[in-house]
Amino acid sequence: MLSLSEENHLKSIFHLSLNSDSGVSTNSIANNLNTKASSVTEMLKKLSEKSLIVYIKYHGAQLTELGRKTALKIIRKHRLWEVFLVEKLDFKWDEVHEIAEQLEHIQSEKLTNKLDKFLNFPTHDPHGDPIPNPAGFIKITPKLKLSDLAIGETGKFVGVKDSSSAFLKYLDKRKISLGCNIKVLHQEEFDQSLHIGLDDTNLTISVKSASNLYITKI
Amino acid sequence: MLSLSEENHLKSIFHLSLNSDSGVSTNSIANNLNTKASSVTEMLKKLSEKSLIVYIKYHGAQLTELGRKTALKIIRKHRLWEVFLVEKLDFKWDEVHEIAEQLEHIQSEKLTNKLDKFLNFPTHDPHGDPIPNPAGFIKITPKLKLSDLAIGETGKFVGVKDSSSAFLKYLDKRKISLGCNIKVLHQEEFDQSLHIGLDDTNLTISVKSASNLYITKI
DNA sequence: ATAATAATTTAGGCAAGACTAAATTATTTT
DNA sequence: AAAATAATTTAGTCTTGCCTAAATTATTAT
Repeated sequence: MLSLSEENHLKSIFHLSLNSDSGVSTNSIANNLNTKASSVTEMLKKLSEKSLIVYIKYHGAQLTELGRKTALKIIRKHRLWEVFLVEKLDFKWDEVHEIAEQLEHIQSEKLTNKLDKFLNFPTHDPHGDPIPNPAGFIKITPKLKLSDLAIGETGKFVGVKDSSSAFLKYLDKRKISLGCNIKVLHQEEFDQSLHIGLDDTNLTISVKSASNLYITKI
Repeated sequence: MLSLSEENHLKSIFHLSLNSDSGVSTNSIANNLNTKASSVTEMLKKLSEKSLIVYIKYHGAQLTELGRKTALKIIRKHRLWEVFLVEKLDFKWDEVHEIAEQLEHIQSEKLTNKLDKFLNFPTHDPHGDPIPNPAGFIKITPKLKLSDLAIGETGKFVGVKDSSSAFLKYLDKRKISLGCNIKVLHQEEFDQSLHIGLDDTNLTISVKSASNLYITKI
């Protein structure tokens, strides 16, 4: 049985290791969890003791298979609860993260699986992130960003990279919602901003925004 | 913002003070929370500091109005989640307590109120206990036990006193479920056990069981 | 009313998880 | 390659919440 803090560190290591192949650095974890490097060091020792990570002094941490499964089970709960909050309780997609951060630590496999069933076995959370199966398995698919498309190409909006409340509200305001088709019409020379076409409207978005939108080519 | 332990102590004091008019003793709290008297003493000082209880050394604790409201808001969450677990996720009424013990500490008024709405504003949890309103208000009604009925009288089963899993399963096995009518047919001389009539069957239950069943006279 | 017993509090410790500051190791710059 | 800088770890402290054992206060029995 893991403590709240242990679970949060595992999760953090999982998320950070998606962006880097080698070990996850102490500092990046500290930064991610709003804590200090020295606190992280102690936790890494502890997680290493429990065979959840491989930790080499001064060279960061990597999840073991056990650690990875454990992290993904927590992430599974997080994402299922997010679906619940949006689908059943009518929360907006920018409101659910913090609540799910609490709910993900509730211990009861039976609960998680019954929730899964109640929600009709969703495959993705409200931000387009895939939901791991009960065993903590997930299929990681390489992600294409809107900014990777060439002019004239069309993509289907399937997820966000940065799911901060601010960005989600930005999308809401522009009626860009999960599943919609986006065509890249034109790119400005001077700031690389993109003119895109939605179902019925055209609009301009910054490169930064475009690289926060995951899409699949159509 | 209260800690987990503070919330649990408050809840415990609330529940224990239902059975006694004067202050709740340190020992009874320790016993209730599976902890030691000395630990409780420290917590009582802390809760007193926060104006949640009135604590007089060697004479136990009593909730202040603030403490009472705070306790009832936690209990509201507990009972709403129990309804959710039973009504939506198909848990049995003897399985929900421990999970609700975790869920009751999730912090988000918005969540609680949306859950309430989703459940259609239930008035009672699966064990017949009333659900406080969002402000932490509850109408305490004096409870009648089945064992208080005279021979020949009929009561409607509206709640359980001890909602231990064992007792709830006992009731399930005998098809005694919330809302059913129970008529007291006869009382044995030698052990005070009661012969009772349900919708279509008759059976015998011990005094102990009978005094665990809350009823309203019909 | 006093003695015995029970309940409660105090004192002193311990583990978890966080922190700061100092020491150590890695990395980058020149 | 050495010096400067950055990252990380270690050492030592603090708070919370728990514990045991000893001291104190209440209660009960004689």
